Amino acid sequence: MAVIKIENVVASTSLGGELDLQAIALALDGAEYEPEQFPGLIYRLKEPKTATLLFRSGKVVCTGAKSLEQVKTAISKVAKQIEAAGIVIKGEPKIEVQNIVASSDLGAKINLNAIAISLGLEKVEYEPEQFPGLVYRLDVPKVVVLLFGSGKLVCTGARKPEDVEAAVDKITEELKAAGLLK
Amino acid sequence: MAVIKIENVVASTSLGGELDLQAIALALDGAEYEPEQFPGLIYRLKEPKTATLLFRSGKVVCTGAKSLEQVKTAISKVAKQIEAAGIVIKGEPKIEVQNIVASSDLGAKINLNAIAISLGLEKVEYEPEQFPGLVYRLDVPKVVVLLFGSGKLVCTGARKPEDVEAAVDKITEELKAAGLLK
DNA sequence: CCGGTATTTAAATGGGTATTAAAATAGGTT
DNA sequence: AACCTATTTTAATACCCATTTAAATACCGG
Repeated sequence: MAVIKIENVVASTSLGGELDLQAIALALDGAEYEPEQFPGLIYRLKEPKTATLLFRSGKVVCTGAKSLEQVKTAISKVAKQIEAAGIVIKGEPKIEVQNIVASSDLGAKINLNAIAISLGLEKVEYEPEQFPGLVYRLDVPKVVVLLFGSGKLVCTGARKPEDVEAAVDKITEELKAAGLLK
Repeated sequence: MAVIKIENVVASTSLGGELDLQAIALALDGAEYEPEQFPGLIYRLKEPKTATLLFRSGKVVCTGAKSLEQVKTAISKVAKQIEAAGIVIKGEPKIEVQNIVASSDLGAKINLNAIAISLGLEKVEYEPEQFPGLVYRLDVPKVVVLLFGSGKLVCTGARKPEDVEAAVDKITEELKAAGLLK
């Protein structure tokens, strides 16, 4: 079984009501808010190391966490800091994981040109001049895997850690069956 | 019967004689006049929210009104302001509605691809890559209707509110007869 | 050798593109 | 002479861009 490392979890939620981003920008140290560049306010935490995007609607996006636990901690901290600044927010609704990015290693070098041909052109994109990785789109689980010649890979688009596990298992099986791995 | 909302009325008239647009540009606060960009002077009213175009010939175009009533009010206000600035104008001739833009809702989602085929290619244009709406040109009344997948529509080119009503009724009937609505 | 390019994913939200009709008029191109 | 551009307004909606995060790795310039 390949070791899988979750590298980034993107999640969204809502603080319940409208937010005065201008006021929050002044209250939170280090907050970045340039509405003509991007409508969201960007606020980074050192621990857990994350970047949270706050929107006028009260919707929130948290990126950079390594687990759902870190996402919860980060959003709680940000909410607490906003309230400490005297800005009222309602209780936070459920947090939805929108994307999980993970990395793994197949354990051996692989031939991307051979893989591109055997996996079929419909689900594979491989243009080494443009990007060194081979892009492989799986339907089940619905994720995208970037395969590299080193045997290392990146899985993105997953909503649950199990999706990553399933994708890596599936690819490992397919490559072994085609004699392209091991 | 579908609810129809008139969104924009474009009308034209004449103030009777030649106008010194340069002088009017100075007299009317907020007036925009850049002859090398466009020959007309642009003047906006907050109430009714409209944009009136004044030309050297004395011809006038009023856009943005939601009714013929608003068009009359807007043109009267503009004429009064010009006269208040000491610029003489003759009595205004009749106002002609040139275009009415309206929106409505068929009440249910529709399949634009199926509609494009059944209504016939001569009067229909549908290129979702270019624009999400289907363009349907009616001969009677002579208007153009933009149909969207949501069932909402935009009718433009009408000269009377009754044209909009007739067009929406006609389209509703055609789609129902073809089993593409309801 | 370091930083930046390239790619993929997802959410949030503004702004922009696209289309349609109509009038007015001054300029340019066939 | 007949078009075309310019501008104003307005709805509908799908797409684009903007930003944030992270990994993998080949290539670029300084």
